[in-house]
Amino acid sequence: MPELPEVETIRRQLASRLQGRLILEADSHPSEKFTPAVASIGATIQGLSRKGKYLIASLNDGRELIIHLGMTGSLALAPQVPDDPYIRAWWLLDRDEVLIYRDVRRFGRIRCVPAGQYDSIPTLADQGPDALSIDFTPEAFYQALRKSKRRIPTQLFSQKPVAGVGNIYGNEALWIAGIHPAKRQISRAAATRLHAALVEVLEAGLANGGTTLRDYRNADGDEGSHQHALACYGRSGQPCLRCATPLQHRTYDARTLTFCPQCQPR
DNA sequence: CGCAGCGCCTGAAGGC
DNA sequence: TGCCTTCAGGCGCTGC
Repeated sequence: MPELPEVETIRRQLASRLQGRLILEADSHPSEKFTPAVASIGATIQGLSRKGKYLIASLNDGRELIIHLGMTGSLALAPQVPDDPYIRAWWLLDRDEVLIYRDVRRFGRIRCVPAGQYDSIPTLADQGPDALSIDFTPEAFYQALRKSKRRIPTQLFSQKPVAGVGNIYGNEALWIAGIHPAKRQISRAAATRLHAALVEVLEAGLANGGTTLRDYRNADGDEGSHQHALACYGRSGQPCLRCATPLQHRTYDARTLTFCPQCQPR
């Protein structure tokens, strides 16, 4: 499930290879989630940026091609379109190369909009500062968390206090910061710890090329390695790496959270 | 306006 | 062995 480190890994791999490329042809799965891919035909890609989990290709006609990878999405460059039923969109570029968008579960989506006009993409329009940007500060994070009475993990996953965090890195950061996932309000000190923990785990995930539990592959088709560094996510029942108490898991707001009942008191 | 609940999707895993 | 059920979860949408 691509979160910030996975999306950024893909962005770094593709940015220079897509810059200046002309989109000659495109096609997509018939779902409206993906058909906007064809709207980019005839444009030239000027650059590839990222906001949270969204990839944004700026086009030379004043628009942006926006790609979200959902749970199982991946992007790759290939000489031709592979024979693969899970390819949901492709863009034929100049110099005989095809950008391939593969998404088994179709949770991803593609849009083509005037640059910066994100009203049809509310999660992008309303999202907070990217977790690895200078705008993500402890004080702003604390103030954003104070605005809502929802559980802290639910707020994180809303992308509003900070953009780019999903279940894996959210679980890890809550464990590092010692914050129970059922909490709805946390102190300024706890928010500061969580801020630092988020930056730490996201940077570590990026350094490891992302987390591959099952589907995730980078733009070269390779797996990440951060799954070997996870201390909390997916380790329910196993001993906490700090205190050896067995980790527990519970569902909050339809999301499974793993935590240490000792290190993350309610 | 905030938010709870549901739907979208498919493959893997577990139960019988 | 094989069928059925459950689960995973990011995000959009609906309705309270």
